[in-house]
Amino acid sequence: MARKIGSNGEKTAAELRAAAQRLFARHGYAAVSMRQIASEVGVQVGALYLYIADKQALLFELMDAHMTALSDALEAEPSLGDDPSARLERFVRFHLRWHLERTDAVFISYMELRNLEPQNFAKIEARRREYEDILGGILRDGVAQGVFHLADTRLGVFGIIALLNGVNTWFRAGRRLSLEGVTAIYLDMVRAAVGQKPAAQPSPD
Amino acid sequence: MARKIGSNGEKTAAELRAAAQRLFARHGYAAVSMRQIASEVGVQVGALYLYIADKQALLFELMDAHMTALSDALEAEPSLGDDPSARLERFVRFHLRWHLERTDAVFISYMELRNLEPQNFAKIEARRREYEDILGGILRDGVAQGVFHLADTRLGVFGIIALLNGVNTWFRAGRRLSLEGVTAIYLDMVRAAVGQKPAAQPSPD
DNA sequence: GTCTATATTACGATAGAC
DNA sequence: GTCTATCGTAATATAGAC
Repeated sequence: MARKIGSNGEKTAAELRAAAQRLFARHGYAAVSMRQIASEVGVQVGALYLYIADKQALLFELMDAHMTALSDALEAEPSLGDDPSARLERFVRFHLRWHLERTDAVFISYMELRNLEPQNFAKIEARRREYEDILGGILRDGVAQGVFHLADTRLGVFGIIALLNGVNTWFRAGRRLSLEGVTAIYLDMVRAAVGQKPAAQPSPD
Repeated sequence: MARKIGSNGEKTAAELRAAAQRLFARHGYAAVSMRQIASEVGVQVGALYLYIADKQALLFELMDAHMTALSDALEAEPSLGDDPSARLERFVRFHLRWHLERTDAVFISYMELRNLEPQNFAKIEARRREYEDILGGILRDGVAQGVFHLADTRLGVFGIIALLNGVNTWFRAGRRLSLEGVTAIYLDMVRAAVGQKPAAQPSPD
């Protein structure tokens, strides 16, 4: 399509979201001004409002896109049949890889919940519960089949999610541990925490 | 000492910190104005500056007081000798109880780190590392004595702290689970995660 | 599509009266 | 010890020129 020279609509829209994500993650939503974002994008502040209704909508769009992409990505993972151990391993591997590749979006999704207006907050929370309930299903099946030993699967979900998300607070690529190394260690901790017998786990890869 | 009627210095100072802690936890440091705090305290904004140098100092004082109280409280716990299992149990029980009784201060101490100026940030981080290294010592001793089986004690510390801190995101007193009920379940998960043999643990209380 | 300019409101912090 | 009033700055968002 013909576009005016110097007109950069789609590019500006993308850069706006990228800059906002970076700045919100670094300094926090409330501490970042629209002027700062505009400066990062390389336009004046007025130009931003061609692409967003207001600052709140910008935050919500970022978080909503993140949660949607998360659910979509998990659904796109190949299924591993009925074996709870295999499904748990798949979940842990997916969760760690996916979250460690998106540190800014993940950080925002956990830190900025309180800056969402009530309706927006409810939508994001619903998406998160959906995602976490997939893990819940794995744990419940595992307990029912006797391969996991867990006093409370609901707390098991909370515990595992918290354990895994904690990695984002300290992991930096290129240090002592690779993603694979971290994943192996955390897999051991998760399997142990759900009371999976070491004998029941498949040969390590 | 004689104090002018209507003069409320110490009370105002305490209420200022209490209000700031409550509001910072609810809405975030950057989103809370000094005017809001003053309104909660029941004074005009100018009066606040009798008790704090500026807003940043107020945040730092809250976080510093929190971390100092945390270290002091852990040190005041009775020692349990050399047995790593007993020390781990003591740590978990202390950490959960202490953190669940101070949800606002805990929330601030994890969420507002990025709003600290560099010097203040360094001080708070040093205090946190000190505290977490106490758990590190327990894990290292346990591994050395063969009662824990953990591939990486440093990641063990990160994992356990994240697991335990996650409780603050969902626990509410007076619901289905009591503090004691939660603690028992989390103790099981922690013991399992560090690879402690169930046979090695003392009789349940 | 972006700019400049601006309306409106709010911020942190201080000065001086009481 | 607290109040009122204010300084100087910056916020979000919009209007209209180009």
